Amino acid sequence: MKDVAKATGVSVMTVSRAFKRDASVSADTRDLIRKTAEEMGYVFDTTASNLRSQRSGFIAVTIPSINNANFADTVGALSERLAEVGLQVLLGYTNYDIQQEEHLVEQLLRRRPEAIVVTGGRHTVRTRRLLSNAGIPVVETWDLPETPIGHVVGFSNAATMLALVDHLVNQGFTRIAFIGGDTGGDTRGADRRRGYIAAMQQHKLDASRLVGAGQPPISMCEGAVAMGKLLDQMPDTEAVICVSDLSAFGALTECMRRGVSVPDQMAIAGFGAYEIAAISVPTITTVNPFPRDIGRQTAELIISELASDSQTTEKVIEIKPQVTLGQSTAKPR
Amino acid sequence: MKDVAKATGVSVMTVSRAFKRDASVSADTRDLIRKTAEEMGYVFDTTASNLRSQRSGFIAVTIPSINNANFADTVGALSERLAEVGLQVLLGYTNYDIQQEEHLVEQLLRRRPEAIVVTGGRHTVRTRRLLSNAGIPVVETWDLPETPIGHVVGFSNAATMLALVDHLVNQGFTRIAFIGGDTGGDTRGADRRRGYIAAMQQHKLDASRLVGAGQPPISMCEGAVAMGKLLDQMPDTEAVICVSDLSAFGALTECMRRGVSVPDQMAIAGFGAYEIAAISVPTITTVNPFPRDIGRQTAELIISELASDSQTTEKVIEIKPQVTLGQSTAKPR
DNA sequence: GATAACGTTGGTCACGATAACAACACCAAA
DNA sequence: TTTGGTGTTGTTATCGTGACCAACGTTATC
Repeated sequence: MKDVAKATGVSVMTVSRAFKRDASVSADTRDLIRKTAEEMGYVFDTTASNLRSQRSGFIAVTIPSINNANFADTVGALSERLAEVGLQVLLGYTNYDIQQEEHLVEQLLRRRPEAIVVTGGRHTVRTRRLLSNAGIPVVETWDLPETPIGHVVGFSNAATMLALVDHLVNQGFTRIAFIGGDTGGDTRGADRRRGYIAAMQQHKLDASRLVGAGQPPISMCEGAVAMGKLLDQMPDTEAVICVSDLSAFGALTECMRRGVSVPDQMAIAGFGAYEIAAISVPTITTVNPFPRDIGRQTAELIISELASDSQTTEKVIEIKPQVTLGQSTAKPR
Repeated sequence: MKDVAKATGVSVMTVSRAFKRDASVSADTRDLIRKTAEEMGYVFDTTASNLRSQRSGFIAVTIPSINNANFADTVGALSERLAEVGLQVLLGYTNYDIQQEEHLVEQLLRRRPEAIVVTGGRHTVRTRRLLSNAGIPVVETWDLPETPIGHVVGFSNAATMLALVDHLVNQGFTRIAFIGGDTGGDTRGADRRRGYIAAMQQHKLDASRLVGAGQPPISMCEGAVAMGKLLDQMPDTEAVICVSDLSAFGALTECMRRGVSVPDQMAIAGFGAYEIAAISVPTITTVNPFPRDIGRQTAELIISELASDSQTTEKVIEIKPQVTLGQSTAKPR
């Protein structure tokens, strides 16, 4: 900046102002400075700017895995909206592990983000303390925690399962199984499994048809393996809810390989409204948690929080997921 | 840090050292300082550290879209390896647009990354200049550019198509179509389309069965629509190569809906070795570009470049993609 | 013509950490 | 006792920018 100032014949301060949006510099001076800087190959240094202004322009975000279309959608929508106001997402992955999350949160906070978004509502004690003490807006997403740390933009994973069970029961199914949610790592998957059990009990149905799918991320292959177990061990099962659409599709392919007709011999439902659910043959009944909405609303929340200088009260924005019917749970003839 | 120093009764410098790995502080002092800092809720500020030490710990990475399992795999492997040496990935999305890439690269360089990884080998003139002038290692991935800016970890998209066409011709197919790669945005898709044309000409076959799939990202739905067009307009086509596995699967579902048997009436091949290719019924012939290898090798390259103080020569690491045979291109009876 | 107000520009210092160097205590070997 | 080495700690100056205040020339107002 000093070199640019010298080359342009102005002070360093004026160069600084030329790179800020609403600073008071004459248009001529600004253009000249910018042109000179470009020619000299000067690139503005936000590191120093951040230190001096105590504003990093970062919004920290943690997701379990980058390789998940749902979380990717949320982060995508979040990034797009935040970019419009000059904020940049600083992304980290927890691998579905709250210990790794703790370490990640600490790393992210060192970068002095202006707000932090975490996926899920279960954290270590230290993570909660770190987030509370950070002095920045905290948003928990993809969940409705019992005792939120700060703001919440999420939905009840358990409640979505009630909606699915209701649908299956309405279609005439009673022997309904659940695949996934068996490990502690995927807390949202475990919530869905609990939701399935509660919903079945509410309908006075047997909720013991549980098939594990192993460690998250649960992909198509795990779904296929789990469906194999289900068909082997509980062949009279009429319908199955899978922890996600990917496992549901895997389960569907296993049925196809074994000549089990879907939905006539086995109805299948998933979760997440992935593209595969809408295009597979048959289409798969699923639940849309509107991941992009979660991202967009989180962005709006953060933007308004950063704009208001006063400490506002914590908000809980509940997303209402929607069941999308597919051919995979049509009424058997 | 000053407060922690006061509370512990040491100098600020000693506190600083207590937070560095290999700094010389007595174990007792370090433990005391860390414990005190934790109790006081102090979180290390990397912003200031970066400014003074002129090391940000950031590796900038641009990918076309976050919502793509292949790029996600590359970034995942890259992040994991870099995290081991204390480097953090700063990720940005170009939306398959080299203008947006230019803007993104400028934004990222302002954060003073220690190296920058870009996906693809085609950039605006200004992007090339920015990258060249940045004075940090530059790695282009997922491509083999004719005139690289710096290092390269990639493969020839065109060559993979030759391998696929060879395979299809060996299976006895001659009327082979190509879906996708019709827009300028997806430069890798366009490269594959060119590769298809060259390979067909090499076999002295008609390379005019081209079906567009629109703007990237090309997903399953676009594949299905394109297959519909292909079946309508060129019903004598025997086989089709799709720009990606997602579009290939979409094309497969369209065949299923229309009662077109795969592979007997229509053989289908994709690209990317997505999980769907391995699990769908039938399984889909595809090409594995080893995305995690790209990420891992890029990480190793960066780590070694940052370790060597001298300016080393630019390296080109060529990944050799591998054709994975599926049932979707089995020899027709 | 005097005064105030405005837009623009410059000078100074601090943001929170670290590089570089200095200095100290301690111990082993000469 | 002296010397030199080792390990640990402290002091000073600074990284590149922006907040703050001061000052300039110009114009509006009375």
